[in-house]
Formats: sequence, structure tokens, C-alpha cells
Amino acid sequence: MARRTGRPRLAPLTDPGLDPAEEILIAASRLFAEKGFASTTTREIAQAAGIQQPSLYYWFPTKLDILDRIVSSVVVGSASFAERMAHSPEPALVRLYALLLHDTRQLCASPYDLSFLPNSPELRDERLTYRSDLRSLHRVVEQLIAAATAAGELIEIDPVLARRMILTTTSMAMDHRLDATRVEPIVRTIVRIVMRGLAAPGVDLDQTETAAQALSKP
Amino acid sequence: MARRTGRPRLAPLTDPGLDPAEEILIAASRLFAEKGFASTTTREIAQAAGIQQPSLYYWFPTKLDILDRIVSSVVVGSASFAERMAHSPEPALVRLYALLLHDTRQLCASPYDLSFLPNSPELRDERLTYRSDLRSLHRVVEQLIAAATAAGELIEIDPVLARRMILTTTSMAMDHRLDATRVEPIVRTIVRIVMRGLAAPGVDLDQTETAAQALSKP
DNA sequence: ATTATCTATAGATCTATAGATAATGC
DNA sequence: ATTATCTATAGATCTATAGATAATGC
Repeated sequence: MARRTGRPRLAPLTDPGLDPAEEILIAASRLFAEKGFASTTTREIAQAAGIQQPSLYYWFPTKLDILDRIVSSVVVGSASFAERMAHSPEPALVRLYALLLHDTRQLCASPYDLSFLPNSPELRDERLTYRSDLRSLHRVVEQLIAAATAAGELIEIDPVLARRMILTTTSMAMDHRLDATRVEPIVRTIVRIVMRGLAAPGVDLDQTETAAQALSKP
Repeated sequence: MARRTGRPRLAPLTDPGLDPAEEILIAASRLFAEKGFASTTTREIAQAAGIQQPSLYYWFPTKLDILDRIVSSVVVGSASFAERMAHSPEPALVRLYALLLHDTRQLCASPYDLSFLPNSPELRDERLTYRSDLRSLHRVVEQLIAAATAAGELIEIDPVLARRMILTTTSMAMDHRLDATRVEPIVRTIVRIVMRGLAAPGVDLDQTETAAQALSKP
């Protein structure tokens, strides 16, 4: 039942178990995905969250902080897993595969709609706190690509180009996760296709995927 | 020398051979790529084009028309080539390959910076005139994917997912075309990687590419 | 007279702050 | 007293229009 303190809101919370800040983030992420960050007004976010526009500022100091919290929630986890992969003893291709599986799963499992992530221009804003995590994620992916190429497991390719191809493709998975039970097959399909495109001829991807699964699950 | 009519502008044209409208479009596309459509102001576009903000409206009725002209310039050509591919007698995989080569080349050859194209939320605006061309391009790509899958040339995959993977990846080529002489190798590399990811096992992509080149060039 | 600009500005936002208010907690 | 909202609004934009102006063209 959890009666709440504070002046009553005009519209009640849709889910009384949910933190109001959390409800704002979910509503905002959907609007950002639909119309982009810059075209989404604080009034629209508030309305979708069932409060008046200025009430947002009780929970978040600025509109940009709302974006920051949404993106950080997924980038922090990806960057820390990437750091683990950077220092694992497995072959580079297995580590890269595991990182992509982990990353794509995280995107799909998020309560937020993150489909605005790839190529969203406002993500370059230097004020955002997750930018260093994102950079380190990119760096690890590029290092793993270079190492896998050196080991003959990937074709010869510019690591930056390959990283961009990989990460924009995997973040597309978001739009295709229809319901939670179907996440895992879609994640596996997408990561497999990306890796097939870049793997050197003759590499056994079934075996690589099996090893990567073991690495990415726990 | 071409002395021009009209009141003199504060800053002279950077390239006197260029149409002022064309200069506006080039400047605008760069800003859209950098900061997104919604976050780019008409004042910034005008400044980059060397005129005052209201002078834009002599050439374009609204800000959205500027976006429309930029995107139309590439989508119209792609859609018409797609229509040709839809009715060509070649195998579906060859036609799909040719379409991707043509499309990616067009993106790279454009005078505009089109790297804002994939996932730019304002492109969904129904007022934009190129939307029907874009839809028909998507439809043809999906049909070719379905036909190639039916012919055993592509793996089993949702055509919409495959289309999105393909087109977001190819439009990334833009950011990597450093100078005009390097366009062709980068286009070939990117299209090849995408097709390797999706081709059925055993398909000879060298041969497919050769046939596609013949189809996409003239 | 025509063309392509300029300056000035109206009208419509949009973010964020100030300060009041209506609950619960102690 | 504390918490979480509300209403009202300041200040800063931003797009687009109105109307003047300085060239060339005829």
C-alpha cells in the first residue's frame, strides 16, 4: 500500500512500487528514443511521468542529468565487464565475442529504451559523466579487435571502423527485443552475424561462441 | 568572375562558383551531423554559410525544408536504383549486393555530410517529402533479402532486422571516406563484411561481387 | 525592376527558479 | 519538520515575418 509523503500529485503513480525518479527515467528514455533528446521537452517528460514540468527538478538538477543517468546505467556495467575482458587469458576473439554478448544482453535487459544510443549527437556532450566509461569501452573493443587480427582470428581491418560497425549493429538489438523470453536468441543471432562478417576464413565460430558464453554468463 | 546581383552579403561566398542555396545545404549538413537537426539553430547554419539568419528564408521556406533537400538528394537516387534492382533478372543476392554498393557509393560521393542519417529521429517526420522514397528503398531491400533467403543464398533471418543491420552499417561508411580516391576500397570492404555476415555457408562472394559490380556501375 | 541580402522584431516556445501547499512523520 | 508536489513566471532562446536596402539588369 505504501502511502507516500509529500503533496499529492495530479496523476497518481502508475506503478506504486516504483521510485518516482525511476518512472521519470523510463518515460524520458522512451521519448528520447522516439523524438530524440533535443526535441523532447521537459514538459513532455513530466506529463509522461504524471507530474507537472517543474516537479522534474526536484529529482534531477537539469535535463541533461536525466540523459546522463539513463546512459550511465548501461555504460558503467559494460565498461567494467570490458575491463575484465581486457585482462582475461582467453584468446582475443573469445573475449571480444563474450564482450559483445554481455553488452547486447545488457542493452536488451535495461528497463530503459536505449535505441537512441547509436549516433545520438548529444552523447558527445563533454559534460556527461559516462563519457570516460564509454571511451574505455571503445578502447577495449578496439584492442581486442587488433589482437584478434594479429592472431589471425579476424580479417585485416581498421579497428576503429570495425568497432563502430560492431557497436552500432549490436545496439540495434534493442528494437527487436519483443518480449523478455526472446532476448537471448536475438542477442545470439545478432552477435553471430557481426562476428561472421569479421572473422578470418576457417575460424570455428561455434566453438568460439561456446567459450564466450562461459565467459560472459557469470 | 561572375558578379552577382542583390544586396552584398556581409561575408563573401567562400566558393564564388557555388549556388548560395548549395552552400547553405553543405553547411547545414555538417552541423546536423555534428550536433543533430534539432540542436542546430538557423542562426548557426546562416553563420556557417556567411549570411544573416533571416536570409536563409529567401532560399528555403522552413528549417525542415533544408533537411528535406539534403536527404532527398541521396534517397531519390537510391530508391530509383532499388526499383531497377527489384525487376532485374539476376539472382537476388547479386541484386542486393549491387544495391548496397550503389547506395554506399552514393552516400560517400555526396557533397553533404550524411552521417546523421541512421537513427536520426527527425527523419520520421511525416512532412518530409522523401519518406515515400525511403520506404520503397526499405521495401526493395527487404524483398531482396527474403528472395535471397528463399534461394538459399542468405541465412534464415527476419528481413526487417537484416535490412536495418545492413543499412545502418553501410551508412557508417560516410565517416570513413577520408578523401575521394579512397572511397571505392572502403565501400567494397564494408559491403563485403556485411554480406559475409549474412550469406549462407558456401556462397561464393567473390563471384557475387563481380556480378554485382557489373550491375551497379553503369 | 529584379534579386539577394540586411536589420528589427513578433510570437512562441523552453528550461529552470521562487515560493506556496498538502500530505506524512515525529 | 520533512517530503514531494504544485502554480506562477523570469530569462533566454529560436523560427519566421515585415519591410528596408544595395547591388545588377534592362
